Amino acid sequence: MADTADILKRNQLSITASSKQILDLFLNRPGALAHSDIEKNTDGSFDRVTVYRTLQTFVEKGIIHNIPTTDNSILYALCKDNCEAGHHHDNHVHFICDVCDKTICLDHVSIPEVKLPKGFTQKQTDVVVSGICDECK
Amino acid sequence: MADTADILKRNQLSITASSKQILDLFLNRPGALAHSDIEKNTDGSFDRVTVYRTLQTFVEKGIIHNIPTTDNSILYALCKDNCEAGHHHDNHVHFICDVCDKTICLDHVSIPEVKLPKGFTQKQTDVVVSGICDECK
DNA sequence: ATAATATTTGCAATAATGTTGCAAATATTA
DNA sequence: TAATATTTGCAACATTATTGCAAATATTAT
Repeated sequence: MADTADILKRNQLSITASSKQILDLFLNRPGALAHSDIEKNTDGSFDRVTVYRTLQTFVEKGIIHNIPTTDNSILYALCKDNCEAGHHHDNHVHFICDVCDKTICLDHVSIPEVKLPKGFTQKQTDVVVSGICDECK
Repeated sequence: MADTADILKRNQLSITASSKQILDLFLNRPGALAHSDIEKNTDGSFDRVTVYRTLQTFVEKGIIHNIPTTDNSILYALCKDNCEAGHHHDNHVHFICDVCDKTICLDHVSIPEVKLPKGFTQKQTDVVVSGICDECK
């Protein structure tokens, strides 16, 4: 609980009911969350707009990052190790389970190197693997 | 032009104004297209619904595939080599340019192998690299 | 602790995006 | 060319996202 406020302070964010609850949600969940997950799992007292704006702020501050998906949704994830250190690396693989539909950060699977053709400059690489997770197998 | 009809026939699809125009668009563009791009670049005579349904059919038939994105959009892309062979592999890397915002299929950059933790089964791997493309450098 | 200032929130309105049923139009098959 | 099958467009609806603004809340300085 103290963690939550600490992270917010460290990022120069106001400590409000919504920012605390939403950040808590990320801290206590292993996987990634979509906007709708957040609406479902907070007490419902927040306006949609507040959730949108909070997520946007968190992304800007680097507390969470978004994960590419092939359906038209945005998934947001926080990766505990990096986040508690105050800065975010996000150099790991994301896994989406076809059965339970959860997205999991595989913090210890690092992204492989990709060699680009001439003329291309690489800034970020996202790897999303889908299949069956260890809980659904 | 004959190509377009051929591909449609090969996939047992009706040859209509919309399916032809939309497929043509993919054949003549190097990058990926969002639904909105397609509406903009066809003559505007198609209903939104038709575009949705055409894209859906193309995906089902394997003519195009969708690309993961971090904004909440779906990008579709056709990869010439595979498509003309009638079946689709889609085992290549996608590149998103931060400058021109185009998404490009790097047909000749194959996806690297990813080793998952115990218990996870891998079905598909998507790799999305962002940075600066060869035209914007 | 309190007042002044800055930020965040919720509401309302609006826009954009995606889905479904059904009759008319078009394409395919015989 | 007629019969059959498929596709299209319209309308209605659902969901998702964005913006301005006043009220509420949080932060800062005293």
